[in-house]
Amino acid sequence: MGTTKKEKFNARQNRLAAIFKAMAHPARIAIVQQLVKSEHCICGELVGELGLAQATISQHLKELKHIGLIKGCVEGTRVSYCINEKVWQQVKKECDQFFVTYYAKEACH
Amino acid sequence: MGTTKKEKFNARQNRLAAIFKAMAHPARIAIVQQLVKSEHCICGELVGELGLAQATISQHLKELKHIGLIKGCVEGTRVSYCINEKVWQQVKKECDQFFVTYYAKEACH
DNA sequence: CCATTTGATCGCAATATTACGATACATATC
DNA sequence: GATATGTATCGTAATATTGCGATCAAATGG
Repeated sequence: MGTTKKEKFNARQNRLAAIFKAMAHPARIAIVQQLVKSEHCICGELVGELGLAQATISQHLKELKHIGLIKGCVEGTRVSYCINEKVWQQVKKECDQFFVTYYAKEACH
Repeated sequence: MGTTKKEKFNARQNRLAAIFKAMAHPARIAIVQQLVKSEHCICGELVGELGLAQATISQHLKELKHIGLIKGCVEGTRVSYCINEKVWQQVKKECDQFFVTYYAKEACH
């Protein structure tokens, strides 16, 4: 009990849920928006920008990295984060495809 | 501690996060897909379709209803669920707007 | 080599989510 | 009104998430 029963659903459903889950936090939305705006971003800048502890930001970055939406490259003592364009396009497409499936039908009134 | 610090983010970020959160579970994805496919759907049908307990399905339906993406109308002893078209279009739009903000930039290599 | 800078990770407390049996509730039907 | 049907809600156990201080690790600069 307590665990999501992923085995009851297909790969596409689980993947889509994982994508949405990665974005299901305002801090992670904010991080992504920042990266979209500024191309590169250092973890420390995000800490200043968002006003959360460094450990917290680092954890959120990890989750976004986990689904591949962002990537980070070490530059000296710093790590520069940016959007992973390829995955971004994929994710965008998967979202689009999900939302496009519905076109107005007879609703329950 | 343990609670999302919503007050650090703006309304748009929190709203988008809430939308994604509502979809951040494969069962809820599956429910929405079912409603898209079949227009109307009874809770009991979803229970049979997804293979989760009735109480669990009912809870997932509640979360989807909470952000307005679906609605249910009582029909006798049953409740018929369907997509809320208006909110669906809104949500689709908000997602689109989010994903469209990014167009390829110089990434960190 | 030592101190500094920067970020990742650990460990923990608080809270939230997931799942489900049991039960309450609402509407039919007899 | 009693019974059946279908759904919501309650209570609870298991697990996951959020946030952060403390610490670890890697690279830089002296």
